[in-house]
Amino acid sequence: MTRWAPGARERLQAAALDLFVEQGYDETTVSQIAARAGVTDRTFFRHFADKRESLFAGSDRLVDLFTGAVERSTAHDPLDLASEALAASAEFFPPERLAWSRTRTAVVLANPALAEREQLKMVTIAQALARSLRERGVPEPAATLLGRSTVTVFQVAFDRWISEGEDRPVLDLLQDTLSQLRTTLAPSA
Amino acid sequence: MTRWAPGARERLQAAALDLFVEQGYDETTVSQIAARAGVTDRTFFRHFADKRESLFAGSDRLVDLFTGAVERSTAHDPLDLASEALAASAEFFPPERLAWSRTRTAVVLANPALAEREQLKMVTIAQALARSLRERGVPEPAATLLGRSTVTVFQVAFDRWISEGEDRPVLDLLQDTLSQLRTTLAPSA
DNA sequence: AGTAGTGATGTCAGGATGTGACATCACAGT
DNA sequence: ACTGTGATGTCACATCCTGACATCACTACT
Repeated sequence: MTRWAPGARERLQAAALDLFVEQGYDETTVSQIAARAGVTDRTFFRHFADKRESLFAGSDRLVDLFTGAVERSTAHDPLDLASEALAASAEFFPPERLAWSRTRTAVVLANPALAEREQLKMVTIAQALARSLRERGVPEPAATLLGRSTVTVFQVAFDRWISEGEDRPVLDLLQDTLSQLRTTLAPSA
Repeated sequence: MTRWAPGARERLQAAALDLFVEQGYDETTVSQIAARAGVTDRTFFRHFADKRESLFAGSDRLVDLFTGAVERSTAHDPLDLASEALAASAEFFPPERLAWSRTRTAVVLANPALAEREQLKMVTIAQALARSLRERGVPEPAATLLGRSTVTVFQVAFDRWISEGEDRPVLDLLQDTLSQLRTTLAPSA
């Protein structure tokens, strides 16, 4: 007899996203998710701290992409460090994940509770990035400002990436958005 | 006989902050807050959508300060609009609220659930600001980038304001932080 | 083979959050 | 006096999330 079906975590994530799309986040219960994944409620909460978290697992790797790039970089200019971090993050969003990213984003935006968690994740990335920048010698408050700005660029570029009628790869959009931000804030008349 | 003690909302807010400080956010229940304010649990939820919200009521006014300044401004340069919005927000933080701001921030930072809500409020401000900027003729993606950047400046300046050993008024810190951001992102070699 | 872990899962009980439906009660306007 | 109206109370209830403990297949060591 088999012990238990492996990959419960992945099944739970898939079931959660499916159900959120089908009937909305508020309308789906943890029991439904667990049932569809073939496990009990208690097991759900062993894999995810709360109902929302099933949509956010894996974001640790995104943090590592950002911070890892900064730590490994040989650049010294803070802006170059930020630029490399952005470039590294593009790896998280290959073209074949575009459709999945779109539906996931739609679900998140449709529910304030999920949007809330998403923002916390982004702030976590900004803080981790600021920390890495400080370790590379960037002083405060520049490190914090640059960390947050980098995340801002990332978010705007991501929104552009998943928008209809846009077909440039993430990397292009990240670079273009950073450039736009610099222009917007550039000293001029 | 008196109908009911007026100001239930304010009493609830005060009771909530007090209890969060005394015993922590997770450790205080809605029942305790309601009891201290002299109302029932149900009444608490009529005033606030959830337990966290008791710490965030009033942030609507902050949004209005930001957006109102942009809408009333006679400036045309996007950066000037952002700068005026920041200046207007200072009104929300008079010197006499410094102590209160410190304890409230300490409570919020000590609990992820509260930090989450705080971030959502900030994003809401960024979006409202971007909208106002668009209405003043700022094109995308500049409007969104500037809206978010303005909030970033606000948050960093606020952190500096409540930090120990800092005694400059908010207005100075806002201007200085904006200047720092522009320098950090400025094109150079 | 036997035995003692180990790790993922199940079972059960229960507190806390948040909501819907309806009742009450003082006050205001007519 | 009659009729709202608005803030509050009462009750019932689904759902979320947690602690404590049991189970069961598999692994490693003897």
